[in-house]
Amino acid sequence: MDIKIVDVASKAGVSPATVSRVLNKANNVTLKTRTKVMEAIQELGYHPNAAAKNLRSQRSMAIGVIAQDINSAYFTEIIKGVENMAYAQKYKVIICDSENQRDKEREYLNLLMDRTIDGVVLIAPLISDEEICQIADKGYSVGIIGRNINHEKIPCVFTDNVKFSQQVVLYLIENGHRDIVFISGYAESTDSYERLEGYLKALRDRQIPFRPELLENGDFNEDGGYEAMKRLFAKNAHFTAVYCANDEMALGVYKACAERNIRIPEDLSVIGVDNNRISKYITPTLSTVNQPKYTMGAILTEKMIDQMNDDVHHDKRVFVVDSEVIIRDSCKPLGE
Amino acid sequence: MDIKIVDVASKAGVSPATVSRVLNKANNVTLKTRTKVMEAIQELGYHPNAAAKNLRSQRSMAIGVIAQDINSAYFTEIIKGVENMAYAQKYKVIICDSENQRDKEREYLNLLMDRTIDGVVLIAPLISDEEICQIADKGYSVGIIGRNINHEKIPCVFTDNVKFSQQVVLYLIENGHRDIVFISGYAESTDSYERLEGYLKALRDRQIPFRPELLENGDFNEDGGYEAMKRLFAKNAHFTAVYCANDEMALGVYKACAERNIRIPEDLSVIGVDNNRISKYITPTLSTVNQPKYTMGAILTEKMIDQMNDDVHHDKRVFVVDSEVIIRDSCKPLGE
DNA sequence: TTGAAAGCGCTAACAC
DNA sequence: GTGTTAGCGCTTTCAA
Repeated sequence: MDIKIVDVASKAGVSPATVSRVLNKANNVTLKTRTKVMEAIQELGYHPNAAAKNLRSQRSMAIGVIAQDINSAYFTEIIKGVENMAYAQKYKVIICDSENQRDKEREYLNLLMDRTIDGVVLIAPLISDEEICQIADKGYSVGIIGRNINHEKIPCVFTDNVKFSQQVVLYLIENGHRDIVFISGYAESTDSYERLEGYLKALRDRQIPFRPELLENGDFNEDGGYEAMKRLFAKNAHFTAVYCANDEMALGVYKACAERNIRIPEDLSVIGVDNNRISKYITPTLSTVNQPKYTMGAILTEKMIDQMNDDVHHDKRVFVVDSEVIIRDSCKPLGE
Repeated sequence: MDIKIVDVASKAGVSPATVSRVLNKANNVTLKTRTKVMEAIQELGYHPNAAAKNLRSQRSMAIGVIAQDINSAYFTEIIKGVENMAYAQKYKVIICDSENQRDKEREYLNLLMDRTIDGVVLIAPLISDEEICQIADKGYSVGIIGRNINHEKIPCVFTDNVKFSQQVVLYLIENGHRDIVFISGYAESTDSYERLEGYLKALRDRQIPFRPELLENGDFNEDGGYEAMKRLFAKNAHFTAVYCANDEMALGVYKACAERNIRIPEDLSVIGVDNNRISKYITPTLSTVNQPKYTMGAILTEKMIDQMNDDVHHDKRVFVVDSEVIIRDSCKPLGE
């Protein structure tokens, strides 16, 4: 840039320090000088240089968000929560799309190390808890959405997967279903694991024996759900309901059923998780589970900014938010 | 941060300048010293401070992308194109969600002025062409996706709205439709205007008189499409096809039709624009127009980075990419 | 091929 | 309430 703080200073007939004070809203400046300075800034069209400011103040007033896929509403809703909270507190947000690659995640994490960002919000990260703890141990600000990391400096916001999963399956059981398939996401995922746990818990609650042949993995995507169903058909297993660890896989289930003329919900009840926008538009509308995504982003960000500003790590660190089971047309009581 | 370039320098027994040379891959460093330095960097876990680097080098190696809504696949697909191209050239990307607010757009544009970013990609911006030209005139790097701005320093990538729109309407006409509704997006939008133009052109091509009562505005969103249809019904106008300036509005059309038991496509053919993911999943599947979004983002970014690096503004500045009309189940020949 | 030294534009400590 | 001054951590002439 061309024009800098000294230019403003001399134009206003004050020192650079005074201009800086005006800029940073220090209160020990007379209204008169403040006005003079503001005018000079206006007339010259001055914009403070962020790099210089960051270097001197040792902070960037920016936080990063690392998500696996900005094409998915699950992430973008959370990001919107982050963004709005950050914006309200004068923080910039750097959104990073890791495209589901561990390496890209690590790459983006370097923005922390090189001080481009003051803190980072990780949404369901791929890298391990240990790696994240190490980063926090080095003094960097990290927050997590979607899982619980046991580290006193890492704020976490997540929903109780086990609980809602149990609710989903109990709902099916109460509607007469006993042969319930569970299609899981990829194995390393805590989400997937916990949703399975809820499924098992519900079966146990109602003393329904667990049938391992009703368990399939669908890798959290549509194709995976489709293939999982094909494997189930091939097994000739009997079942009347399918619970998918996310909506994407449920879409695959729909497709597999359509191909075999299996009617949903008459022949088969289906429930997903995520409240993907498509779930409301597909026929039949898909029952699912909704997480308060926006709120999750906002809560975590507020907490992180707090922590970055006073670095006292008092009060609450872990936030568990409630999810809501949404029953739509894709399931019905058995035998009705 | 704690450890800095001098620390690495003394550990490696060289000067800071040499460390800097290694870091920036200058070629005038012996392999031996380079190795020494690399080792020191490794052992100390050194990360260059971005702010200092930016200040000194007067560039941030970051570009911004300003989009209206990161919840919409139209924008995120483009952003992915931008991101990947930028990443390949060692540029960081700051994604900004203006949430459809002009002020937030301007706010984010300040990242250019304060040198947080070296350039900005605007996707279908809300602010005026003049405002954008002014920014470019001041020497900032700006690129646009989705419209053509007549300024020699502003690279533009867009699709020919008039052309595909004309194709869509000609398709309907060739299938026997003559009474074709056009539901437009908000008035200020060039996209909306040009799509209307294509619609009119097709009618003129086939000498079908334009009936103003078949023109409605739906503000580019589902509700708008719904309301537009209700107004059309209220008018008691006769029509056999509806062309919506985007898929969102087509969703509203579906809803309005469902309420009145109007069957798509038997009673009414519907076509949208955007190839929204939902269009493939809704029943009947929605005919639409696909833009090569990812490519558009990538092309523009490549061009911008080029321009930022040699600031020679030779060769091509304007890129028009082709869109593809996708016919699905939501339309059929009239009277069949 | 390497080092010394200046300086990018700002803020904060200290002096007045 | 305002000014002076040092220095944030790096790159980049210039000289050796």
